[in-house]
Amino acid sequence: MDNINNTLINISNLKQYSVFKSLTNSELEELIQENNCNSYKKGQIIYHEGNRVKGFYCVYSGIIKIFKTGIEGKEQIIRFAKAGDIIGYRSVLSGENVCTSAKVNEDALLCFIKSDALFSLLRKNPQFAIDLLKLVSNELGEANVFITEIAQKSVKERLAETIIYLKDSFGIDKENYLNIIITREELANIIGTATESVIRLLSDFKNEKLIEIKGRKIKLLNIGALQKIASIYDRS
Amino acid sequence: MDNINNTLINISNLKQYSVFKSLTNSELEELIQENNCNSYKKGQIIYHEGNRVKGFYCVYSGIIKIFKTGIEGKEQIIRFAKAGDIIGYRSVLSGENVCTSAKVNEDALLCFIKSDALFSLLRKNPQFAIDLLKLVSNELGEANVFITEIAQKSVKERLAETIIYLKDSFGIDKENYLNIIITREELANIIGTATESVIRLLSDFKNEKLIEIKGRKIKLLNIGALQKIASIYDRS
DNA sequence: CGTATCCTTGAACCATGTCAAGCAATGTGG
DNA sequence: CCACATTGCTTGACATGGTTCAAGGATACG
Repeated sequence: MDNINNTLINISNLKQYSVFKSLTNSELEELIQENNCNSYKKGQIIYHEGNRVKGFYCVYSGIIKIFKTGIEGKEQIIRFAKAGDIIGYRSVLSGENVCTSAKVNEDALLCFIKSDALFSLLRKNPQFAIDLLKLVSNELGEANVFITEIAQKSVKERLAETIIYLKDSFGIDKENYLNIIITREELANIIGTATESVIRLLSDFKNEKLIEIKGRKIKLLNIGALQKIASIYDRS
Repeated sequence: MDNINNTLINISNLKQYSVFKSLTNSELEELIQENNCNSYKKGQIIYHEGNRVKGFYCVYSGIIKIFKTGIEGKEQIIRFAKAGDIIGYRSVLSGENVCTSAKVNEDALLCFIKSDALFSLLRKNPQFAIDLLKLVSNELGEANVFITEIAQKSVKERLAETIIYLKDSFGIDKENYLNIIITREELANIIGTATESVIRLLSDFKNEKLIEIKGRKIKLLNIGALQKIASIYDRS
């Protein structure tokens, strides 16, 4: 147990998440040292596209936005990471400079994992290597779905889909509000459209009684209809 | 050495490619058995989206198109695989049904690799697991670039980029013709646009003396200008 | 050598982007 | 805690890139 900014952190909690589940406590402690865990405030940059990195991070709590910087600095959000997710590991594995940036979206506790520690564990524990392969493969599968949808669906369909994705990733509270605060511009940067288009479509959804909006909080009124608009097909 | 349809196949040739480079000859032979290698004709389906699979393939020769079936059956091409590439491995690793289809674009020799053989080798040879992690991570990085470009660039920019991508993947002959035959519709299905748009833009490029077209063969006249249109940024 | 597939072009339409301008909310520093 | 600055939100008007439909011609392949 360690105490960072009045927040308790217990590294073995991370074992509940899949990629670390085959590790013994001592392997996990070898990988993640408590003094490598730090708190980060909203808006902070964790790493920046193009940087060379010496390791990656595991999210203990909070939400991190992962994005690429595209044409004329426009950000393209690739995904949001939450507790149990690892970020920046792709570049460590591929040996390239980091190809995305990571920014804190909601105050977070992150644990740093050195490349050396990762590779030494991969050599010692083949099941961990297989679990990690599975994680990367899943992410690649999702990226392929994303490519297809951004290429073929309309902005309206993608917005509905994104709302469903946010619900599935972060859940909703008792009042059906999404458990993530996100600006209109960020929604646009997931979908690949203009902020104004998102605003217009959100207010269409509001008029159609699919959602309700209170500032930056989105309340889901008709999830079935949103799914239908998104025309999410079975990914089994 | 084996002889399939008058074509010599030598499995140890595959060792020149990165993902198999750390394997001994006996490990490679354990993974890929000669009698599991077969020839496939243009148009044949290797595997179909949604199928459950018992292994994956290594491309010995030829070109394979990997695509997802999206809205109303429209295909979204994810990538083309060529000699030395492996296909279908993502689903084997993630344990899901296969999330893409694979179709022969140019007559091919493929070697089948059973899931069991893969996992047993992963457990025995950690360096191979690391090499495979690197391969998947690279592909994920490319997918992220693809997402950003399809979301942010115009159809014209993406067409120029795709032509450059095809050049980099398959090369050009002495006359500067691309070493891959591809229909207008397939180009559209990479880019995520309509066939008619590709046709119009190709003839723009022709008028601007950037390319020349002879049926389905594309001759590159001004690679620099194409790269500039694609506004490919440095991915170092 | 005929049939299926692919290519091309024109015309009309519309979904989405862009620009501009004002308002609202949020955050910061004195 | 207020005032100011910054950032985010909204709406309207307009421009346009790209899609769709239709119809005819060209090409490839068994």
